[in-house]
Amino acid sequence: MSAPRPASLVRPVRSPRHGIPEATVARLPVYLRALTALAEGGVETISSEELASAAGVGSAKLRKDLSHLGSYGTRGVGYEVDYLVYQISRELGLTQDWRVAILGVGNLGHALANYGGFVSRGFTVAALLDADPRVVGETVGGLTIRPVDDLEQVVVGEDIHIAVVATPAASAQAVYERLVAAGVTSVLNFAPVVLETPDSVMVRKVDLSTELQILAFHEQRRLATRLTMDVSRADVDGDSGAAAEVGT
Amino acid sequence: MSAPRPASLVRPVRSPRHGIPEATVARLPVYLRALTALAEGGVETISSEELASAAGVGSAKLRKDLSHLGSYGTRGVGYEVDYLVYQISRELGLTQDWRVAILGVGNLGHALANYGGFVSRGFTVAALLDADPRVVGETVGGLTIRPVDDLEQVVVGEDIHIAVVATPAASAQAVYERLVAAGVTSVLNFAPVVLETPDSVMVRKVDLSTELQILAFHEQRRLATRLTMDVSRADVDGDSGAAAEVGT
DNA sequence: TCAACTTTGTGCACACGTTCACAAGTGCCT
DNA sequence: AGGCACTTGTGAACGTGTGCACAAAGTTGA
Repeated sequence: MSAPRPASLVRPVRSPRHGIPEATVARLPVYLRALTALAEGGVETISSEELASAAGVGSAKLRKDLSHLGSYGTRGVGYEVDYLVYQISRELGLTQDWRVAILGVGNLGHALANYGGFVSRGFTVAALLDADPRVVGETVGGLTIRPVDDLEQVVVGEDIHIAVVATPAASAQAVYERLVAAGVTSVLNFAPVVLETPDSVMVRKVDLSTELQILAFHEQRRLATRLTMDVSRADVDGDSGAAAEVGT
Repeated sequence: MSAPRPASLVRPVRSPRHGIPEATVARLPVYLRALTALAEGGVETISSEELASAAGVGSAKLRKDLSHLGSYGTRGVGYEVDYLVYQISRELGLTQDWRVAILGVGNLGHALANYGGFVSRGFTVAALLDADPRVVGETVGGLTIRPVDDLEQVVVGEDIHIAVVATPAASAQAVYERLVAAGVTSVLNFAPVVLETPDSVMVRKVDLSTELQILAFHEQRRLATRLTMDVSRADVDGDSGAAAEVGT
């Protein structure tokens, strides 16, 4: 109050509506899941400490994340679970239904189409497409597989906003380009290729091989330091990651 | 704070062997895949510019990443593809074979077990476990599904280092705790729950629902700003993300 | 041998993300 | 009413990651 800050400050204080950091957005779904579980358990209000622990993050981080959406907590009390669920859902765009198409109904596409859990809230699998004539016409999860030639028609006709690419690596780029040309602007890519993309399209990649390799790196490091310690007590660096496994 | 800090600083200069940043580690698999493809195409040497473009990153970032492994390039020439493949593989720990167990052979576990592609290099699926007596005994991808009761025995007997949790959400935490107790220190979790974990264990999470929700957030933002622009030309914030789609 | 050209490796500045610590609110109890 | 216990929201310090720009180091060609 005592600071007579000149009101004529030029830089706008980053409009709260559009200024949500990417790292925060990536955590909102986690909070949402925890909150939904709590709501089903009958919990009505929750503190940042408890919610943070349920979501596996620090409480300060949680509070800062939520503060980007607005001031939805009550000091001395915590957050009202239902209200917070609604606010996060709205921010993530889950108050409307997003229609999803799955491209490539092989092993993975099959699993995704049947996996009811991931379409829990706000998403509807509206179309399955495949290039293989042998699977076209089959019914999976209540949907008939259509030929990939119908891609443009399906995207428009079924009002597809999000596409999941689960094709073999070789076909992914071609399919992706047709999707973009047809107007799709959000893609989840399971194919092990880097899609060349205009930055007007949002592509997220899920790569099992990559994840395993990252695990292997850490596993190797773990084994290596353990061996080193057995052989000699020579100076171990103070790296926090390496130190964690030694303790306790 | 103006005190001239003595040069006898205790802090060591972060030994190059252990100091690879996490962000770099996460990109090494991408480089490795690009390099493998190039090697199969007969390319012998490649510049940072070309490799970066193939991997979908900036060339400066690529060079800095590789510099953490050592000086494996030749100025004026570039990197020898085979050599770099070897060095990255070694760093990621792919020169040895990692034995993987899949927990839960439902839709997803089935797909993972059959999906030969992700076990391409350095990984062997050595065991499948499930709690459902109806699927125990079935053969998937050349492996017989064993009962989850055998977990401890399988981990030790099959020398499992990495576990993939593909169970329903409800069973994930219990299975996870048994894995940790049995000595597993690297876990890839597909179940939509936050595993409570000691930090001596490395857990990575792949969550389809989360990915879709992140896409929905951006898709909504895209649609919202587009509408806003239609209705009025009122001040648009200078956010780089939003600007990208307008240009070009 | 030397100059012109190519490409790596890195110092530096900046942007982004995380953590700490605490003032500002809020409810409860006396 | 007033003090106490509790919790949010956030300023500030810190750490990590990114991108620019360039010196160092190598190759090629005359």
